[in-house]
Amino acid sequence: MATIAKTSLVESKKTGESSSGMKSPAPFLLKTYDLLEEEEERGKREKFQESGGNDEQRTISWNEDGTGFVVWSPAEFSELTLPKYFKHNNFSSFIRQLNTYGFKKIASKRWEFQHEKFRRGCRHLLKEISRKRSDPSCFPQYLKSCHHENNTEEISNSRLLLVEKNMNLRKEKLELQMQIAHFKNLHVKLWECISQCMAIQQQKKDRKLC
Amino acid sequence: MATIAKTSLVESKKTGESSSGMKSPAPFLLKTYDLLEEEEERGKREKFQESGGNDEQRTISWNEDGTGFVVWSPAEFSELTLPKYFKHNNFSSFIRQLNTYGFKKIASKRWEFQHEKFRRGCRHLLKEISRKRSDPSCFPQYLKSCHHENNTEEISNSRLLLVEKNMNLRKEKLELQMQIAHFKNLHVKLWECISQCMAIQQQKKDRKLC
DNA sequence: GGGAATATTCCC
DNA sequence: GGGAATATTCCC
Repeated sequence: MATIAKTSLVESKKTGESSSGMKSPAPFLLKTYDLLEEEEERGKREKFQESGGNDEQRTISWNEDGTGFVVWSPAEFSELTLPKYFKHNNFSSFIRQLNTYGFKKIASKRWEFQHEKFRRGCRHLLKEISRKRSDPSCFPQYLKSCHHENNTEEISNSRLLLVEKNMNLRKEKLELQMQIAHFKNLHVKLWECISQCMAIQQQKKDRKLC
Repeated sequence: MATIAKTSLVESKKTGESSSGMKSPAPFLLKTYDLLEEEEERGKREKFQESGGNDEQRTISWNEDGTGFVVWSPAEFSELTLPKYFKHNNFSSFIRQLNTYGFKKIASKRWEFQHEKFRRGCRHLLKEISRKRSDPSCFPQYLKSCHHENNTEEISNSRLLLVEKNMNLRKEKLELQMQIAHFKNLHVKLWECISQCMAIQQQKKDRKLC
């Protein structure tokens, strides 16, 4: 059984600036991000030292364009890398966390994962990533059983259900509105771009006419 | 920082006989029980070997009548014993678990804990101990505000209101989604436009060069 | 002590 | 993939 060692990284959890209003990213995300940077760094060092060795024995790395990452060797990754950053050495637990935070597996034949807000060079984006709430229309298990106990409770339960769905819809609405704002912004820029193009062409025409 | 090593004990989790109808005790209880037995055993061995040493350097042991246990040295216990059985070396996390399972601290001046069903020689009793449920009469925090209604009419009225709001939100969401689809469409066209502009300008340049 | 967020495990 | 139980951490 592998040795599980805590590194000083575990402490980095508390570095989120609590004085300012900044929320800090989830420990899992920070660790995974740092892990990628550090493993890549380590890879380079080793390649440099034993130049001539096969440099394709990477364990984990960002993908080409830095929009995701690939675990090249789950076995090695689990045995050696995971316990340096987490309290376990199970690949499946790592995957479970990725799913919890909304990462997607984007290749069928290799362990490549992606999340919109998780990309090379964008450590600051991590705080935008949040855990998926387990379906809010569901109640704690111990409430499920008391659905037919008596009328009042049943009503109040279904009412709670409504309230929750309501909240969820509000949230979704907000997100959509934000998306739209983003689009509008982009639009303005695209129009600027187009009008510039037009202006240039117009200038050229004018010049010809002179 | 201490080294956290998994022992084979971690595996004992799965030994609960699943074929018969027996439920197995929570891992925390089994580990704590085994830990007590094994540390006591270890203490005896060491006392035997270096006879003459002070035998009072126990770290943890059952109390006199075996109805509870005492952590004699929290520091040593945390640093050396905990990581052999758990994925951490924090005394406070251990205490948190004890509280979760309903143990009581029964002495003011030492770390002595007790639970009715946790006693020396009664490993079989462990399965009677269960986690304290966080008060089931409490709802998720975001639901707490809507707890105070009395008569049925009032309830059904507010319920209708909710249903209505809900419907409205759904509608709004749909509209937003349509807007977004529209934007995406426009985007594609704007890009086409831009690339055409670019192409034209390129053509003109090419012509000049000829 | 215990509520609540996050992590890890187990299981479908 | 994800629900749910348990473990660990953080905070009051």
